[in-house]
Amino acid sequence: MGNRTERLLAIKEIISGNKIASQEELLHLLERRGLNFTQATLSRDLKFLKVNKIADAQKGYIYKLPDSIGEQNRPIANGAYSAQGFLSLQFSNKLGVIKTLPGYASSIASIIDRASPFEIIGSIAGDDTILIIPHDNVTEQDVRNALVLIIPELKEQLT
Amino acid sequence: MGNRTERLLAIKEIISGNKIASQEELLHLLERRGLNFTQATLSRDLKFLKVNKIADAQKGYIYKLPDSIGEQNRPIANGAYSAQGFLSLQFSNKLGVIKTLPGYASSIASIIDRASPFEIIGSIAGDDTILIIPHDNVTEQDVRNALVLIIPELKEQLT
DNA sequence: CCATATATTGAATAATTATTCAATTTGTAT
DNA sequence: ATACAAATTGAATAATTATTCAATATATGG
Repeated sequence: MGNRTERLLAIKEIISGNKIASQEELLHLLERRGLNFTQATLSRDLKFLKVNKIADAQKGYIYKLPDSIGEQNRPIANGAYSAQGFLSLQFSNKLGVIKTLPGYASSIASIIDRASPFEIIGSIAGDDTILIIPHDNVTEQDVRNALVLIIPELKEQLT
Repeated sequence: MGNRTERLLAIKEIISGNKIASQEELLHLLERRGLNFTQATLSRDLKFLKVNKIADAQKGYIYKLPDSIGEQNRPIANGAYSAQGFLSLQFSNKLGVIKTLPGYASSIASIIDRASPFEIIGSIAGDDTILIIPHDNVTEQDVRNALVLIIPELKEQLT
């Protein structure tokens, strides 16, 4: 292994910033970064990352990262899935630590579990603290980026 | 023409209620309704309807109607795109009439314009009234269904 | 360290989807 | 009504994406 992780991160990054209409197109962009592999692998990666294909006025169809739980559920009526109670995110020895208001940890952890970005292997929640266990070879910043999609509140936090 | 509209409505209905993984599958379901045409046409229809293909745990990828403006934007922070001010929807001679709070008509009309479901050709907004001009061969209920996706408030209105 | 199970990947190919081209129908303007 | 333009569609085919199969690499347990 070792290379797959880098590839998956690069795919996420490229897709989030560009309008990609085909796997071949994406394959070329990845080659430019020194990542060489075949379309078969890319097809599998896209499915693994749950990447969607959405209609686009200019390019017909383009790839798009899946909506985070936060985006999907925040606005809907009852607000059952909002990440309310979030306080902070810090890192210690590659592990993430989220602090929440008392009692909120497990609900936020379950949101993270549901989104299950590949950067995060899993999480353990107490009453007001969540331990985030990242995937190997994933940086602190990678984890932060993945979490921002799930917990919009993080965007405003500079820590 | 005459048949295309019926086909497009059937496609929307089937996709919204079932997990469809391929055009061939959809084609068969449409045949059962007495709608006969080819995959080429279906491919064009799906693009026309801006149907997306999203990752699904069970079936790999499935077709999905585009998110409405309402769903997309309601929950995000500032709420700039919510259909606030909506009051009622009625019909008169195939034309829809939306009543809003004073001053809200144009903002709601612009939300409808952006979503631009094919059932609606266009809309004209005054200060507190919006005129909805439906596509030919589209029923009142069709228009209502399309609008529910855009203006969730409609769901609660029995009119 | 060795043996075995699991994962990852490419090449080839199968399956699916989009497009081209021609034909036909529908709409518009005299 | 007639002529011309625009839209709709199917058949064939091109383009794209997913999967199969085999090979290789990686992890796990003794």
